[in-house]
Amino acid sequence: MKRGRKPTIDAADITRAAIAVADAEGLAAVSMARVAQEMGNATMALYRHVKSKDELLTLMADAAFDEPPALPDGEWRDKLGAWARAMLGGIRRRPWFLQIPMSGPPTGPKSLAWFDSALGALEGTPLEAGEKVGVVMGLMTFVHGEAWLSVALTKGFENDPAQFSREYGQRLREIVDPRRMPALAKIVAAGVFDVDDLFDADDVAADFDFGLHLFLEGVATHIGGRA
Amino acid sequence: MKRGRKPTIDAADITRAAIAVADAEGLAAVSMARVAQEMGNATMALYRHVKSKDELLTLMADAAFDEPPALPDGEWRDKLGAWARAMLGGIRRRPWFLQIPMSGPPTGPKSLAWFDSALGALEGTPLEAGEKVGVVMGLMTFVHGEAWLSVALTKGFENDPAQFSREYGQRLREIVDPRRMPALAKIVAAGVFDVDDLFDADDVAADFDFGLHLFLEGVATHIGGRA
DNA sequence: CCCTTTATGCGTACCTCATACGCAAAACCT
DNA sequence: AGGTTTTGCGTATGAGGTACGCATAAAGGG
Repeated sequence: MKRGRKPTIDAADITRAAIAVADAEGLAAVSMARVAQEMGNATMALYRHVKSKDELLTLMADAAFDEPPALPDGEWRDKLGAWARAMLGGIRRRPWFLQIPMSGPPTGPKSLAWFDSALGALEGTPLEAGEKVGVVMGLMTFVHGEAWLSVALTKGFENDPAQFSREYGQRLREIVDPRRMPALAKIVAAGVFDVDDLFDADDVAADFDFGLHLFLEGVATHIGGRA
Repeated sequence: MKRGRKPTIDAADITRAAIAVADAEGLAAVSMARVAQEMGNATMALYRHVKSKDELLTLMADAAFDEPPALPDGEWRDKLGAWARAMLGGIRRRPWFLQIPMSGPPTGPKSLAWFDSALGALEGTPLEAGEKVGVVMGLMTFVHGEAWLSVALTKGFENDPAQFSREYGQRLREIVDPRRMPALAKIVAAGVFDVDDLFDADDVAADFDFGLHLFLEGVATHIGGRA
């Protein structure tokens, strides 16, 4: 038998509590004291199961995602599209995920399962193994970037909605000198930014779809040139 | 004339000092006290010119980049490619840029200049104003995501190089169950991860180029369908 | 059944930071 | 010079991460 007093909590419990706090109040609210309070323990009790706050953050990142979803039948393109949207959804559900620094290549079971899922979508295409990896990495990268942008803008919007109203287009008209920035000036003049809500959720989704479309289009062309 | 004591420093000085600290010791080392010491002032003196640390961070983000580079003559594709590579280079030179949370749509002169530069590359294409914005946003997003990944991996690599050696491929062979992750298992078996240095700088650059190629290919197809 | 061994729970204390507040020095105005 | 305004900055407060050490609980040995 194991000697010594029995542990009443373990790292998984702490991770769960920390995630609960992050979900409810954001990653900034995750302090050792706050997490301990969440579980009804003393602050320093946590350090018996977790070396440091950094380690706790890594554990949180590992546990943040659900299993990858089942992909629809059909073309690789539909599958990858669904995969990308699911990943975006996952990040949006836990936006604090983006603030946790990565410390190495993926080894967690969840990350690998997602990786596998995307690679599976490319089964049946004439791409070489290395190319498949490249395509999936590129897509991950795009989704990650898009999520980051959208999360950042969401936060900004919550802090100061006025920034995203027609005020922004107006402001640009004042700042942008047509001589120094001719291309931007044309876009501003065309009224692209003259909308009531620059951060309309549907627009953000449409932007994502557009970028995703472009990327997948590129993959299709690449596959075409190979077949 | 202005009344009152003359300021001995201004926000730009503080921003410069903060950037010097971040360049030398990372963003984590940027505290108000550390920045003040860097300039030979007292900590609280900074608050006369900067409302909060958050504001300082925003100023830093604005000042982190150089002016956008002159783009090569030729096709929009070459121009956008050069632009994306320049942006990646800029982020790599100041990796801490990625850790600064965005608080709204871009209004800084530098950000706008970069935006204008990319839009200028699309001049002459039959895209509508809104589509140009979409393309540029998508590309920015991709570059940002790629930079984030590469910076994160660089840090991980510095902390523990062994993680990125052949050990990784070996580890995957053990972890990946061909029944649960068939697609990944195939890739692993194909030896894609069996390289001495998974994080070879040239490989990372090649990955970026591949993803960039795919994205631009997609834009080309989209333009083709429009003309 | 008591004593030693071992591991946990956690109170105390220290250090680093961001920042509110207030006073004194400096520069302008009359 | 005296008043006014603005800057420089010392002090103080409160939050957060974590080293340290003691008390407590559980298991094994006699």
